[in-house]
Amino acid sequence: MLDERKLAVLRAVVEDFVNTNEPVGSKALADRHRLGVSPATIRNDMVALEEDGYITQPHTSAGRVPTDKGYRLFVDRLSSVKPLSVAERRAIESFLTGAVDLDEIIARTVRLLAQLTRQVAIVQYPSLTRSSVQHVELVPLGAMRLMMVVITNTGRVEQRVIDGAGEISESAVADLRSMLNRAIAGLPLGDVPDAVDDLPAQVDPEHRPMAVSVLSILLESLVERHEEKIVLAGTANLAAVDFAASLRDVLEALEENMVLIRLLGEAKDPSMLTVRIGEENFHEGLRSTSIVSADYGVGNQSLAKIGVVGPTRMDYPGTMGAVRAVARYVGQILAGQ
Amino acid sequence: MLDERKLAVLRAVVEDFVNTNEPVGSKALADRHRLGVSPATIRNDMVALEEDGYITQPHTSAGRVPTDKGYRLFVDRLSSVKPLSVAERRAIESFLTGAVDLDEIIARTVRLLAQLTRQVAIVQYPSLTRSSVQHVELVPLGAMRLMMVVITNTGRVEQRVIDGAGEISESAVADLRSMLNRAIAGLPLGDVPDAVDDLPAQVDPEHRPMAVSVLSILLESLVERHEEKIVLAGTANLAAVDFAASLRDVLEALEENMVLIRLLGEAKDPSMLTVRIGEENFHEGLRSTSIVSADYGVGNQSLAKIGVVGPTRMDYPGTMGAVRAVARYVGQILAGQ
DNA sequence: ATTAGCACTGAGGACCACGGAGTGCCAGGA
DNA sequence: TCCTGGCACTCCGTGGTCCTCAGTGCTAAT
Repeated sequence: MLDERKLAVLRAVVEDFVNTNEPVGSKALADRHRLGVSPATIRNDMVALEEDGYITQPHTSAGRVPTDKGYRLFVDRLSSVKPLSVAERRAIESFLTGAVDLDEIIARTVRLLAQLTRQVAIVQYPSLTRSSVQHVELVPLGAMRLMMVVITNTGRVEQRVIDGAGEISESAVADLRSMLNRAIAGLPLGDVPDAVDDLPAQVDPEHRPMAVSVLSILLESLVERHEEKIVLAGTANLAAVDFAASLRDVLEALEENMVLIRLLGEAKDPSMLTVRIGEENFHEGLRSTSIVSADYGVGNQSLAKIGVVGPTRMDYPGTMGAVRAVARYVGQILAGQ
Repeated sequence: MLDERKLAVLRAVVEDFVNTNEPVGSKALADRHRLGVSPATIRNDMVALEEDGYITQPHTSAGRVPTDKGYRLFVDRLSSVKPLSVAERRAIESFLTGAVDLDEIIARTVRLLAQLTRQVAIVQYPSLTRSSVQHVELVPLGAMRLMMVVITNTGRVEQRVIDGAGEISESAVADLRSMLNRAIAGLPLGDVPDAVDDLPAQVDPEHRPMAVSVLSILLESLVERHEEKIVLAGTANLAAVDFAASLRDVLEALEENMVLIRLLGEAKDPSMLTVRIGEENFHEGLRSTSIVSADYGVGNQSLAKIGVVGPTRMDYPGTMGAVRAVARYVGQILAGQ
């Protein structure tokens, strides 16, 4: 059905269209790619490809344009991830080294990825749910207030103010602090609820109300509300593209963090590159965009995702190469921290 | 030179142009505003206004459009800040209450402001330089590592990892922690350097290296590097406008935090609304935008700025009203925290 | 199975005519 | 002196027509 040459034609159509942003005709293909056949033959192949839904014509007397299905085949079988150039690798290193804390690592990463791909980059903060507790700190802020700071092994810090937890003595706080740390330091966040379950019982009854408030806030901030933070960069790169949907819709979708989180989260194959093309994206405003995403993490534990959003008409091999490379570097940097 | 009626004409031109986004002619003005004179008279006034540079014609047979100078006069003398409607005030309250920590307050504020003005909103985090130390926490992370967490009275938390500070004993850390807090808790950040100057001398010589590293990182993160954080929302609203400069340039400018910080920082009159119109903005990409900004803070101490970026053709009274109202509310919320 | 030749199609650009909004100016009137 | 009605003029935007041209599908020959 789809012999070798038809696939070659499809590949050529995708590549040319990505380069020129104009429907590509049979003659142009015959000229620029060494397919060894005449335009007429290519035309016949194109008819077959069109019947199978891989390419389409904007209008009768125009060249062909890949469909989402065509891009999908291209990504799956006709292309391979393009490794970065030496210059690009060097740029990554010089860009990422010297970051001083997690915020800065993430901020630099997202800008870097946007610059490399000339598209919109998305970086997710290391997930709380998959990391473990490094240390819990309790700080009295006044007579009735307490600040809780939780530090995770991925460098992330969550802080919350606890209000009206009864009156607070320095020593009671210190007791609770050391008890808490003994109970949960080193544990994955998922195991925290079980581990603190019987803690109030061990506390001096006088201070039990405080302990209870602290624990409930702790659980709430770590487990129930596992809000995942996301950072964007490179939205200016969208202005250069013209979308089927309006640019406004795309920008709106990008501002809805929950949408992005879901999108990144849907990557099927963990620790691999995922590409979602056009209509494959459930979100209305992103129907004319593609999303290339990857996991990053330390070792083989995945912490979060990074990704790139661009027009379906994008340089998939190059973008995939950049995303993969940046994901690896971030993993390394985080491991070294 | 500019009598009462000419000013009224200018006001009408600005208002109509803002509404319709089309050059406004003498007849339309005579119809829609009760100026009490004929189109011919209005035309004569327009000629005068044009000679003085307040309005201009895109081409000979078109209506008039305000110039930057025209908007400036409008803002300074012809309009007053429009207070918010009851519904809007209620929206603000329900939007901002229930925020659980500083990050969330800021995030909600910026979205709120973007929604109210239908433009791009900018909110700056409370400045570190103007707040004071609430508490310093030191947490050993391992044999050779230490995490420092500084909590300010504005709810902001800075954390840094200190690496290779010599070997660390629990008790030495505790000593240093309490010494540090005694020395600087409650101090404005600006006074911290002086206050810690002689601290190393008081430390047991064995642990002096650790103390020195901690202090240098402390100073670096609080004073020297007073990087100010900024959050944006509502960029999708830009897509609806058509700029003289390309949309891309505007988006690029908005991504450069340093530019925004400088822009907000340049407000002349502290604790008042500032409006910068078109060419008044030094940045290339923002020549066709206007920026309305205000200070917010607790009491009469200004902590940081919020603002809105939109086309020069914007509803100044409404935008100014929204910015001022939101600034006040954020101040209140922060004070209550 | 491939190719050359050919008639056909539809988009986009150039050209033109025209209607209309808006102007500037002038002369007459309060 | 200031305002107003009238009028000629300018120029943009629109819609129609024509033409070009890239690219197609089909057919007959290799």
